[in-house]
Amino acid sequence: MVDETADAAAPSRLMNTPSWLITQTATHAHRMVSEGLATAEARTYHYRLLAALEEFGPASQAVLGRRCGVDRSDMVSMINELADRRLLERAPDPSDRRRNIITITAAGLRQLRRLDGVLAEVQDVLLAPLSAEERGQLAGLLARVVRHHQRDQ
Amino acid sequence: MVDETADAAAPSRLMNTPSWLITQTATHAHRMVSEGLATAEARTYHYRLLAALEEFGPASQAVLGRRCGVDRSDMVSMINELADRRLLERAPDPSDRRRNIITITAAGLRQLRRLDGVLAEVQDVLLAPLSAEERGQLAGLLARVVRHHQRDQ
DNA sequence: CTAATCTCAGCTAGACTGAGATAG
DNA sequence: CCTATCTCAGTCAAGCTGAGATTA
Repeated sequence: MVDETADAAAPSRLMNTPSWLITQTATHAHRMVSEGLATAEARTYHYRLLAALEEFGPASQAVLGRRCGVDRSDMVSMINELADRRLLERAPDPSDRRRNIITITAAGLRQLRRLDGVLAEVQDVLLAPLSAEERGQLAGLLARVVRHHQRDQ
Repeated sequence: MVDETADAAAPSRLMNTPSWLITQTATHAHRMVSEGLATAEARTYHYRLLAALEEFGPASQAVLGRRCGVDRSDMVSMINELADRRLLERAPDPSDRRRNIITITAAGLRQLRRLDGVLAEVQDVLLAPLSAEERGQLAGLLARVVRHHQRDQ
């Protein structure tokens, strides 16, 4: 007996597995965010870095990477991209010559505000079926999970 | 003023953005699931396919792919892998010769049960900071988001 | 003629590893 | 000697796209 119906009812085993729900939602979220940021010639890593620089001020690449979950290796190319477009500056740290100090520029701040707007819209489309209260609940629960796993690296 | 502290406090812009919390959680989840399944020589796609076959019975590759969000293109290689290990069988559909009918084997069912156990453990580690009630809340909210975006493909 | 299915080849962003050079 | 930082080269699974062959 072959089921010929073409519609996509996901197996209940999956719909009842939190990790699947999370990665599935993340797939949608990631696609929407990427497309949104692309309209502003930006990628997901760019927003993370600009946000960290705006909030905490200049930092080394290593610290920056730890703060927003970007690998040391990927930091190099991301900083290259952003520095080429004058959204941030990379300067050697005189007090520790292994390090570069990364600083956001005025153009970088403007870009950050622009991306804020883009992302706000994306959240709205992504979480359309949820009320404001439910969105808060979801964010709260996820934040606890994220914080928990940040501890053990 | 360069912040020298090496600890990873994520920018509040990120911690308040649902899409970031979701993709971040998904990164952890995906890593844990992959490592867990690897101990049973399986990958994430394998579980999806076996689960769909067990629940809905034999199906074509196209239907199977739609049910568990696997691309038609990736279906081919995944089915190859699982068929090589006799966890499922691929047979031409006599009533529509474009199609293959995929059927789970007894060994496939055994593997599925094994993976169930692995995944249950992973959920527990992933959601460690949440109570049973909160886990249910989280799953419920995510399920609604997933279902909403399944509609528009 | 159009549409669906399976297959193949190849792309991409994101997450990650290993190794080297330099400096603390 | 050991560790941290930055850089480069390259791997990997996952999610895609495009195109061809076959069949409905």
